[in-house]
Amino acid sequence: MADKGNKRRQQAEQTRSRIQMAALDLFDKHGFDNVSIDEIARAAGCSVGNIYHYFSNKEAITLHMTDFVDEKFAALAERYRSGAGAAMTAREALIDYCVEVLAINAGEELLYQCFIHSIRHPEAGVLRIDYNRPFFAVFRERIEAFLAEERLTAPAEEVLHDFVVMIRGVMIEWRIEEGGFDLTAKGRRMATLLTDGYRAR
Amino acid sequence: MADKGNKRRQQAEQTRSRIQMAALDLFDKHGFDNVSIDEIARAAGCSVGNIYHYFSNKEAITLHMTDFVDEKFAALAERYRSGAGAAMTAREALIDYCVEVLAINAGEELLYQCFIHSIRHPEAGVLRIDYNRPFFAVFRERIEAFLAEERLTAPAEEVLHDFVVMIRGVMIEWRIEEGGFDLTAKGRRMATLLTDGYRAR
Amino acid sequence: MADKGNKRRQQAEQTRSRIQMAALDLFDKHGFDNVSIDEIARAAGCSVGNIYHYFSNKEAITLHMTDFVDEKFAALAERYRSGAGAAMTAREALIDYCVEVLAINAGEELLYQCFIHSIRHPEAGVLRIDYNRPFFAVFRERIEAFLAEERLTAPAEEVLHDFVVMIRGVMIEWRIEEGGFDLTAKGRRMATLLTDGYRAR
Amino acid sequence: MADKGNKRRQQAEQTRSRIQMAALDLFDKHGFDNVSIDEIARAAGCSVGNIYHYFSNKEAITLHMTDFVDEKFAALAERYRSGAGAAMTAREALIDYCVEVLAINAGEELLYQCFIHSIRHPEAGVLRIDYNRPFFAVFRERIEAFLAEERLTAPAEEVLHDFVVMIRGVMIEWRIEEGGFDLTAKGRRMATLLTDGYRAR
DNA sequence: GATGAATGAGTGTTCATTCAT
DNA sequence: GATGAATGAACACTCATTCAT
Repeated sequence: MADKGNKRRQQAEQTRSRIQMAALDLFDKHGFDNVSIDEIARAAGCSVGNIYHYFSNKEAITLHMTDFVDEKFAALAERYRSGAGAAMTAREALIDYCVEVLAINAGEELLYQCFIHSIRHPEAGVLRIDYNRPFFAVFRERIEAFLAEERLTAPAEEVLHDFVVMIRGVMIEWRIEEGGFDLTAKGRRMATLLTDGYRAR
Repeated sequence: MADKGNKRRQQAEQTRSRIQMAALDLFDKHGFDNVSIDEIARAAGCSVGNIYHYFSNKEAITLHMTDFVDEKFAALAERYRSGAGAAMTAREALIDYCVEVLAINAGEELLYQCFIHSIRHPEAGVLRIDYNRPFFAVFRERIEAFLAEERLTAPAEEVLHDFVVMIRGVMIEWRIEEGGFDLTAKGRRMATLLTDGYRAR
Repeated sequence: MADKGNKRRQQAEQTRSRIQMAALDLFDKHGFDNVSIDEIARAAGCSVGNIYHYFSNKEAITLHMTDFVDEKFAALAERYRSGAGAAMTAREALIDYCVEVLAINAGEELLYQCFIHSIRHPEAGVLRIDYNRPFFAVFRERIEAFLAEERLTAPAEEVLHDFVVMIRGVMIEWRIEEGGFDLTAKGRRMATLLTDGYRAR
Repeated sequence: MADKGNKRRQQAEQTRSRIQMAALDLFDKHGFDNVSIDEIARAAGCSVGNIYHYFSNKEAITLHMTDFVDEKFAALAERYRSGAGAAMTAREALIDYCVEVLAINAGEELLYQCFIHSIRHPEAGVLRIDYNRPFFAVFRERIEAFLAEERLTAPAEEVLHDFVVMIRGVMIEWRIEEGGFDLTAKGRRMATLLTDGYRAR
């Protein structure tokens, strides 16, 4: 009995997830306003009505984007925390992290959709800087290590902010130029420029 | 007679402009997809049909955005070309230009709307880097002067690209944080970091 | 359970059919271009949106006209195939078939609407000669029997084409003269003339 | 003064005619309901308002179609009346006339548009059989000559009706098959069949 | 849990017609 | 005679949402 209940709950969770994935994917491709519930239902392989069983309305499908983004970066964070990049200097590790982050964004279309959606709806806070979130937590650690290594006294928060701005700039420009340059190479270049800039101070 | 004809043409030009202004204003406030032609007509004080007398479709109302953006920056370009910043070093002038550009964007809501709209429709090319456009033309001159002053051999196109990325990053982040930091101060800081970065190479 | 599902599906089929009937009826009365979806919805007793649940667009409502026409003639074909006209000569049976076909067209307003619509949209192929379709299949059999009976060597396809042309001429003229002559009498006369014409060769 | 007035009247007549031609041409290509006054104005090279100077409404542009059709056939009638076909038998001349009529229809797209338009609006009488109209007048003469030559007693009106039906059938079928057969060859064949049919009586 | 038929207000767009110039 | 800006009702079509099954 408990088994059956579990199975059911699992299946339900799967359906819910399938809907969300399909929706975000379509939102990415065509924009939130240009995707109908019908299309989502077709893409998710379920009925229109069933979507409303899981989500109170269309908007609600995008509501857990913050979690989604955090999950995506949780794995990366784990890798870094468990010692990846220990052989590099802290500066190299910081640059490396920027590159990895951009690579993930380039590889995951859904992440970009979250990005665009969140620019339009900043109040949702999906992109809000928050050191409890894996992306920003690891970022800060890398930066603090870099500052320590180089004996710089700049406040970590401000440097983090600089790097976040830079990364967002690279992402946006990559979209504007419709993938017309090497995203990770650009990321490496910009990150290097910034670290060099701090040294010069 | 010619006067009368002119008057008519002038009035038509005014109507066209009134429609465009009303539309861009509404797009800015609520987003392209959330503004109906009916609303634009009401805001512009004309009939729905008349909008289609001037523009072939809704999208077309935003079509001259490139010109609009260029016009906004043409004045700035003029100022720089006619010797503004002659007293500064080229480096200072470059940083100054970044700051001014951001200040204009912060002051003109419509420019930001163009920015967001163009991110969704990169194919329209509103944000495309093009040295014939005043914004990019002056930017390049500033950068070339900076590189000459510092005797740097980096290609101007690539450095320009770096600065463009940076500026876009600042703009986006400013929106994400809903104006939560000093845009021009951040611009000055980032531009300074970059110029320092090149020196370090 | 299965019953309930069936009931639902049946009701849906009924709605679909109701829409189609209402639409074809209105098209017949006022012409395709002069009937709005709103009117169809009102006539079918459903909402505008529901029409689009069943048909992808207005044109699509007429899309199954070919099937409709074929169904109308299937009964006639059946009758002929199961031995009607066995007592007549093949020539008489051929003439008889022409007369029957015209009689059906005269009696069914919808068939005429299909005819007119198909003249404007020949690409839909509703009127295309195709020996798999009951109307043309039986027609060809009648003609082959006639040619055999009279020991004529003319190719059946060409003779069929002659008769089709004649029948279409009669139908069109009947409309032009707004029913001002006896359709079946004319059909009999023209068919007789043609058969006599072949004999004379 | 009178000269000027004449010139003006002539130019006006030309404009009127240009509008009518452009309109009928477009009606032919796209159907009456799918052509806008704007398009007609553009095609005729005048303003929308000017069309309403000459015609009270869109429908009115098609109003003089009967005259147009008659003019088209007046030249043919003239040729026949002034002795063309004198060297042939009356039978051959009749067949020849059918062929010529079809050739004109095949060559003049506008005539076909009149045909289609008139099928939808038979009440306008554009296609009405009327012995005062050149097309029917000559047709009747040819038929009477044929009947006399062959010493047939069939009433000329009825035979004319048969031929009219046949010709309309050929025209319609030619459209249905989108020009997929040789129009004049078919006309010759059908006309021959009919004349043979009368002989057989 | 799941279905999909049904709703109806809303959308972008068209177009015959008018009229001041 | 001629223009073309302006109108506004009408159109085909969309879609988030509901609910009986």
